[in-house]
Amino acid sequence: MMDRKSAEKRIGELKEQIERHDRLYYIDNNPQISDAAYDELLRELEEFEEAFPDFAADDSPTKRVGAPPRSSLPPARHLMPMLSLDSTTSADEARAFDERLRKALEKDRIAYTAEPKFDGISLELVYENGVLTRAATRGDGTTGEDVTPNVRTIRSVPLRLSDDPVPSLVSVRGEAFLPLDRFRELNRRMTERGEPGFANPRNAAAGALRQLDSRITASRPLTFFAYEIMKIEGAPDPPTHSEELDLLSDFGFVIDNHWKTCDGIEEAIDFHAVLAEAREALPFEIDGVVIEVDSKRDRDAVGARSRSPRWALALKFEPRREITDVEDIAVGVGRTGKLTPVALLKPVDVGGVTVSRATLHNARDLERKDVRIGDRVRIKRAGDVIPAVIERIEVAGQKRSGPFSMPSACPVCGSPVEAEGANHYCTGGLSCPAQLKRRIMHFASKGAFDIEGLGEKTVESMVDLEMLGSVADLFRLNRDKLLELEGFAEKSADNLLEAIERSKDIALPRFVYALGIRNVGEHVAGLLALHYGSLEAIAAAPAEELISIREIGPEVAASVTGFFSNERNRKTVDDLLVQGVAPKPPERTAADLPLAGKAFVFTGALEGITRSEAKSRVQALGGRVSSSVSAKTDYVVAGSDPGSKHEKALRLGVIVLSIDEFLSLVEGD
DNA sequence: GATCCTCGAGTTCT
DNA sequence: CTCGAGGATC
Repeated sequence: MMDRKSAEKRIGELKEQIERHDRLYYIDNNPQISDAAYDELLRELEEFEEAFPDFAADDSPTKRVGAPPRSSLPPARHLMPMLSLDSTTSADEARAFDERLRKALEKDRIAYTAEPKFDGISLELVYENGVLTRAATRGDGTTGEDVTPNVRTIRSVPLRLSDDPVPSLVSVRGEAFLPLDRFRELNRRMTERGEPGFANPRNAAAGALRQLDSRITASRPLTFFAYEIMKIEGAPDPPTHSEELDLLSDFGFVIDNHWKTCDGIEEAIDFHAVLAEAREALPFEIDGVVIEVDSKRDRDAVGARSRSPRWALALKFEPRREITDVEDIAVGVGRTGKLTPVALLKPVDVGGVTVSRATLHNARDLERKDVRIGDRVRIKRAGDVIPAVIERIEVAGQKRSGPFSMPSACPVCGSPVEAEGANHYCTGGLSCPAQLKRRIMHFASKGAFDIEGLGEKTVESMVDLEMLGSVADLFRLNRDKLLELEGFAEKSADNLLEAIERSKDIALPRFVYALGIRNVGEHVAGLLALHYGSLEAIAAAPAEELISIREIGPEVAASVTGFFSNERNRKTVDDLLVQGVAPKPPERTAADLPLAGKAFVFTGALEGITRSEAKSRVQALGGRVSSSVSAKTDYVVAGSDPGSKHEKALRLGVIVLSIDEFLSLVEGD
């Protein structure tokens, strides 16, 4: 073997050649050597790196062939949140979007970029000093899954950026997908082997990316289009999106060249129409057009809502529609007892997926669409995912069945049904097996107790065998009982018991959410936990007090007090605590506290509260109490017969609170 | 009182 | 994802 020095040199040469051919092949679409010759280069590099492992850098093309399996995909927090896009299928809504922006920016006309909305898997790629160091899926927008080894196998993802100067840090967003011909080819190979194959390219791409063994990813020919720089350091940030796309291209990314700058919204809408025509002929799947304000400055000026930027809109194509027959209408019972009519359809293929059920929401919706058993209907998959009945189709000469009406007794437990607005509810409460099952599933769900291994099937049979009569019974399960269940062997029984045991140690917000109080989801549960700090305090809170919390109104307050005034609910909660469930009060950082950084001064005789009590209330909420008034004082609390501090406060323009105002401040939020 | 925004709850199929 | 409605804001 050669010496280190010449090995290093040869490795450098090989890397350079391979990268050049990657570029020619994937980016310039102009291959200059045969696949065999390319493989030969790659093999030689591999041999050298094996012999001299310290030269095998992160950006080596050999990393593209895949790394050995990992046990699970680790979470990866994004450098910048990956927001989703507001979307519509209507050109008029796009015009309204434009009008809002023109108003906000005080412009007659806005320059947009319009580009295809790729139907693949959105990724964040992070390059440090020009080298790809991390790739993550979108996940919930804040945290995704680390798929770096898998993404390294994608040939159109540069492992090293090619432009000078290279930024010290750059985060790039783009879409990984499987080109249609590759998808068909993959499915053909899979069916030949007797495997089922993928329903659509998107699923195939997701499957390939989420492989634990990146060698499998390497065998699936994914492609990547970059379309956004989310963060850049150590190099100038392009002032417009068009220039950003050019820069991405200079870095060595593949940019789909269908994008267009548009002078005003009408050009963007025209572009949408053009692409809708061209769609079928494209070598990859798209589901609409993304319209974005081109100028970064204007983007910053209009900002973002919590989940999506205000400066972008996805103008989607009309979803695929299919026609089928309603074979029956079933009624389901939800966690809250709500009855939901569901159309059972003659199975039909909608955009690659077989659909056999579609929700009809409620009695009003059903009536409006006038869907009856035996009718012919047009359906779509909303957002290309969830099936929905669009309308009924008149069939000439068909004799229709009678109008469907909601049952007057619960289809599961037979309890009387109550109408409430557009909805119908089963009055059986937790005596209704359907409600109990749903409640338990909610209790064990991810945002709540997060009990792994407790799926729908398991809960169903547990309730049917009367092993569970309440959520608290979960903590009374034992090995012997579990082994009675069909399909439960010792291993899975032990795993489940361990998951249940582990879940006892739970944060208060999750605990409150798990209770399944009507109108109390994750968000409100968090508010309650933060405000009261303990389960007892929440349970004892009167409605008037709850209403004083920001974002909690009379409806939510009534749901909370209603829940805790119910004897059965109280018993269940007590039972949970007896079983060793220990909700942990949230740890608040000082900055989270409502009165963080606020300075208080008391003056005069405080009625209804002692000074020390008042002081500790303020401190408990993160505020400070001092004895003299200055410009830095935020509030002066004036009791009866206030003295000079009150006057000084007025002079300095400090807010003066009466005792009542103060009390509602420290009790409210 | 109207309007905007966000949350809750229910939804399908693999 | 989508609907409906609760809550905040003007």
